[in-house]
Amino acid sequence: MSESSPSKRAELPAEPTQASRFGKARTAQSGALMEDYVELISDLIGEGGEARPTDIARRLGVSHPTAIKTISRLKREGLAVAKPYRGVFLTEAGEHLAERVRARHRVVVDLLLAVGVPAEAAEQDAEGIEHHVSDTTLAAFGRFLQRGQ
Amino acid sequence: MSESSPSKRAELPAEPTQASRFGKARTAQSGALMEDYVELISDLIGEGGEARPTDIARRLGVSHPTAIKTISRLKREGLAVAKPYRGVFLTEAGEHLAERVRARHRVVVDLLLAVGVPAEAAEQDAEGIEHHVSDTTLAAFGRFLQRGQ
DNA sequence: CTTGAAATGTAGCCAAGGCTACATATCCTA
DNA sequence: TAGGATATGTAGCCTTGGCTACATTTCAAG
Repeated sequence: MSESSPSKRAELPAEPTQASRFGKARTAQSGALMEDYVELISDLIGEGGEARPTDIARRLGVSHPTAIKTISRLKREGLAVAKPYRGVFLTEAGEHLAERVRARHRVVVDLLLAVGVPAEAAEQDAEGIEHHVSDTTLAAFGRFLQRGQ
Repeated sequence: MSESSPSKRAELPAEPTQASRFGKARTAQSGALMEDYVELISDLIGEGGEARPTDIARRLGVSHPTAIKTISRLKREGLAVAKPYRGVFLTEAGEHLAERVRARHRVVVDLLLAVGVPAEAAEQDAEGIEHHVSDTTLAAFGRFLQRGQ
């Protein structure tokens, strides 16, 4: 990467800032799925006492093998436990993650509503947006909501 | 899916709404990369007259083979054209997409700033958030910003 | 207590998006 | 104009997240 050889081509200073910005957004994307699963499992247990792969699959709109495969990953990463044919449960870590995700989701939806996004769109978009909201931004959202009302 | 056989297990009404919400968020995710590339290529051409794979890779924080592979996909989908060793250019469709993406990006960043998100976080998070902002939400953001100032 | 429907699990496929290692082309510079 | 540095391209591998097809287990009815 010779900075010392000016070529005829356009000079494009590395700009690591932008690279890391994109990289961040991309990496944050990984884990979004895990967050959805953990939140849903927590919800299902809260609603009906248990979380079954079939229900998870249906609620997420995927096939059941897909759900099962992802649940394995959840187990592998220490977020969930499950014995064959016995439903899925969250570990401590999983519960904590679920709580954080749920809280963030609420704030994001509330903020969208607060700036005038129709309820349905707010719910729908929040699902995708929330995974890209940093702590800094989340905090700012919180302050804005407080101020607002 | 027998609605008529109440079991001992928790009754979880299909709730297709939620499934499609998640599905939407997930699908929207596909294409996010394409949008980033198209926007960046447009920027690079604007800045320096050309978009080279190496610069694209560096700005996106990926290896150059990754960039090249994605550029092929761009070509395959009719968003870009490129002849070997000759740089990448956008088609009509690509330019239009770039313009829409750029506009949306601006609105998202402005909204984040407007609700009090620090500039750096706003830029960073917008990169991920923008791909999940529906037209409805984008319009709401626009109205909010107008109102605001 | 059998049995069949529904749930669960397994195997194997695919595309996307990422990487490293290697091969080839371009083009500045000496 | 020859060579070497840099850019570009190719091959092959990996993981994630999705699917279908098939096998197995549960469990509620009969």
